[in-house]
Amino acid sequence: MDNLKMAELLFPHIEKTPEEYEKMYPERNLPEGAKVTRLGPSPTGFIHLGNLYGAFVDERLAHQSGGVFYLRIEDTDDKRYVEGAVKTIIDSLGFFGINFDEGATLNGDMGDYGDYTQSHREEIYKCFAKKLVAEGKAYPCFLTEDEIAEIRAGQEAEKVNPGIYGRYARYRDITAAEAEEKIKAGQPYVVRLRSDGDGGASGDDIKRVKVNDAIRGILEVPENFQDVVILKATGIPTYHFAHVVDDHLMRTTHVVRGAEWLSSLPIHVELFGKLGWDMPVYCHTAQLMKLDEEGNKRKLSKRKDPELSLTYYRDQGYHPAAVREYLLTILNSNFEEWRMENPDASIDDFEFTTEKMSNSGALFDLNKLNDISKDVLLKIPASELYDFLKSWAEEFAPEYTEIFADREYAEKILDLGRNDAKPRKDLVYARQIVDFISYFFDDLFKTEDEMPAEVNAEDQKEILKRYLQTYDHGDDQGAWFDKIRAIASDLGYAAKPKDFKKNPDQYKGHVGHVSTVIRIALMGRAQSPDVWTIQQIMGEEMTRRRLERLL
RNA sequence: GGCUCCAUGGUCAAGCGGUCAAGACACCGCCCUUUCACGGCGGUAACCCGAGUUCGAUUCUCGGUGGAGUCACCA
Repeated sequence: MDNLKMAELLFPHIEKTPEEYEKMYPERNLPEGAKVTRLGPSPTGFIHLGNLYGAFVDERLAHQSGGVFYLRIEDTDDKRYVEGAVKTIIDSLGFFGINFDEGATLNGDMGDYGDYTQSHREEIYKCFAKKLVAEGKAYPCFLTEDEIAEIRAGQEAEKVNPGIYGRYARYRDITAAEAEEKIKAGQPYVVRLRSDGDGGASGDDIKRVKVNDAIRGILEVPENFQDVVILKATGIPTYHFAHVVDDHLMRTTHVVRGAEWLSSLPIHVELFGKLGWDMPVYCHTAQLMKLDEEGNKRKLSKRKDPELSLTYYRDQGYHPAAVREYLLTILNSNFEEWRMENPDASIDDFEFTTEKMSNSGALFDLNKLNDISKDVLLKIPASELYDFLKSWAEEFAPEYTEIFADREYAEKILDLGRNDAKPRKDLVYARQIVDFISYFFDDLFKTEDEMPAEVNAEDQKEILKRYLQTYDHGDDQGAWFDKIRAIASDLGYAAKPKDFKKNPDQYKGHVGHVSTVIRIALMGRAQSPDVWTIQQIMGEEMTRRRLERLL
C-alpha cells in the first residue's frame, strides 16, 4: 500500500496507464521477419564515421527485410544540445544515402509511434516510472552529490563494488511519509531502480543472464545490482530508462549500438524484466579504431579525430557511393568476394547479415577506401561526376570553379581513358581529381616537374620547335607519334627505348625523354595520361600556345 | 583496480579438429609501355604465450599476456 501512496506522491499528475500506451502503440503490422531499427543520436551535431557505420547496419537490416528504420532524437541531456544538430544529422546521413522511413524530421514527426524526441516524452517515461514505484521496483532517492561521493570513497577504501546498491542505497526503504516530508521541504531527488542483484557477489557467485547478440552470439552477462537512476532530478529519464521504454513502445526489433554499451547491458536486461517486456535483439557492433599519431599502436577512435569526422570525407570530396562501398566491405567480410562476382550489381542486392560482422575493432584503412573509390568512380558516368564535383567545389573549393565553366569540356576530361578496354583509374576523390586535371585550365596550370636530365636546354628548344613545325592537329595517334620518333632520331635519341637500353652509349636518350619534354611543356608534369588524347581535348589553340611559350 | 569484450601477415580478413593457413589493400620484383595509371605474372609477410582435451589443435577448455570498453542525475 505504501508503494501506491509513494507512486501517487511522486507522480500525482500522471493519469494515463501503461495499458493505454500499449494500446496507443500496438505491435507493428509488418511482414514476417521485417526488422524495425532505429538511430538514436544525441543532438551534439557531431557525426563521425562510427555513427555512419552503425547507421548503415540499421538501414540495411530494416530495408533489406521490408521493415522500418526510424530516427529518434535522444536529447535527455540538455547540456549536449547543439542548435541545428538535427538538420546536420539528417543531412549528413542523407548525403551518404542513409534515409529514414519514420521519426523526427525537420518538419516535425513522421509516423505513428512518436513523439520521436525524447525530451517530449516526459509523460510517458513518468507513467512507467510510476508503475515501477507502485510495484515496489523503484524508489525516490534523496542522496546529494556530496553524499554519493562520500559513499564512493568509503567503498573504494573497503575495496567493494562502488555504486548505489544494497546497504549503500540509503533511501531504498524510505516510506511514503518520509518522502513526502522531504519533498515538501524542497529536497531534490532522483528515482532509482530497486535492483534485485547482489552487489556483494564475486567470482563464480555472480549470477549470469544469457543474452543473444546477433553479432556476438550468446553473451553471458552478469546480473545488474546497481540501483541505477531512471529519472533524474529534473524528471528527465536517463539513457537506460529511455532506451527500454522507447524501444519497447516504438516496437524496435533490433537495437544496433556500439560495443561500449555492452557493459550497461545488465541494466537493460533488468529493466526489461521489471517492466515485463521482451527484449529486442541486440547487435553490438565493434568499434572503429585508429592508428595513434606517431607510434603505430592501435588506439580507440574517440570523437574529434579529423579523419573520423564525416565532414572530412565531404571536404576531401569522397563520393558517397565509395564510402558506402567501403563501409560495407569492413562491415561484412564476404562483401568483397560478392562484389568481385557481381561487379555491376547494385549494392542493395548484397545480402547483409549480422553474422558476417566482425566483432573485433577494425582499423580504418584509408588506402583501402581509396582503392575502392577508384573502382566506384569508374562506374559513374562523367556527367554525373561533373555534377558531383561541381557541387563539391561550390561548397569546399571555390577556387576551382573555372573547371566547371564548360560542361562539355570538363566531361571530356573526366572521361579521359575511362572507356578503354583497360580503363584508367585515376580518379579517387574530388580534391585529388581537381588537382589531377588542373593543367587543362589556364588559370590552374603550373609547371611542376623539371625537364629530363637526358635532354639539354638546347635540345629541348629544338624538340619543341620541330614538334610545332610538323604539328598537325588532324593526325591520328599513329601518325602523330611517328613524327616524334623522327624528331628523336634526328637529334640523336633512340626511336625505341629498347634500342637505348641495349646500347646506351650510342644515344643521348630515347623517345620517352623526348616526349617528356613535350609533356612537360603541355602539362607541366612529367606524368600524365596519353599526350595525343590530351591535345585532342585541349584543342589546337591551347596546344600550340602551351608549346610556344617555351620558345 | 573490478567487470566486460577482443586476439590469424603492416592493414582488413577467410577458416569453424587434419588446409602446402584463402583473398583484398599496401609493399617489392618482372611483363606490357613514349611517362603515369590500368592490366597481367610472381614475391616478402601471420595463427600472442603456456598448460589441458585429443591420435591430431589456428580452431575446443583454462590460465597468463596484450589491446579495447565501462564503472555518472552523458549518451
